[in-house]
Amino acid sequence: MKIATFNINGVRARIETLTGWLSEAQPDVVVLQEIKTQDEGFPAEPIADLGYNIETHGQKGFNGVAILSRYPIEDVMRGLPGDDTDEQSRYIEATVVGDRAIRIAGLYLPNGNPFPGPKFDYKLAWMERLRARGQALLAAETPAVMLGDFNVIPEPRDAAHPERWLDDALFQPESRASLRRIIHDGWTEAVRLRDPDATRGPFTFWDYQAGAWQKDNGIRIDHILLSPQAADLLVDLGIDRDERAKDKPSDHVPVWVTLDA
DNA sequence: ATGGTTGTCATACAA
Repeated sequence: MKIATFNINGVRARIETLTGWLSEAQPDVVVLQEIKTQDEGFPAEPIADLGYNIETHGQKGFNGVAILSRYPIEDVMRGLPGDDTDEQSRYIEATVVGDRAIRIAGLYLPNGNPFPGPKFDYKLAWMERLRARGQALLAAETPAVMLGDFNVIPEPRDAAHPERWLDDALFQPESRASLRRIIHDGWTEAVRLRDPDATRGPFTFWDYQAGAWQKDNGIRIDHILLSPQAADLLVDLGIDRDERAKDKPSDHVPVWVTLDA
């Protein structure tokens, strides 16, 4: 089962970017972030035509997440638990049933800029809620995958120019420590397994501005966390870096794992 | 210090 995350940066504006990648990469399950549409505006037909079931958690104008799956989607949960007043659509969780059932948590973690300020406070509070939800998923002792745009640069080597991010919410010590706490509860960070000793990169995001892609001025902020039972099924992983060079790209590229499931 | 880009919605805001 190939499971991917893709911050599409507007699914209506980039539907052909998405369907082109789906046709080429053939993922079984995809979590999308920044669909930037309400549920009723989601361009379901061209995606369903490629064989995907669709569950969305949309929002007008900003944010919005979705799950696409070639397998049946069951027990959908919309919104991150822990704050009834939170109206931002940044979390969707569901079970996909292939050879085995896998719990999928698709997330769009708050950016948190400008730092400091209320948006950064919201980011840290959201991360504490995510940690609690992650602990519940781990306690189930079943295969679970928590993946998406985490908006956190884990380490200096995850940025081409880490010194430029020192004042940014994505690279604050508090953000990084919070992500470490989540992972240390028992998750396996999949992408870093490929080259554990890399001194720079790989990256998953390149800003549209100032020729960041051409200069390979990227950061790694899209992550895939595996529960122990999911990590035991890990077969392969990758970053579809080439998508960033195509027409009308998102500023993020897809990141994926293959599980024996 | 500023401008550099993009999507959405309506002229800024979020990223």
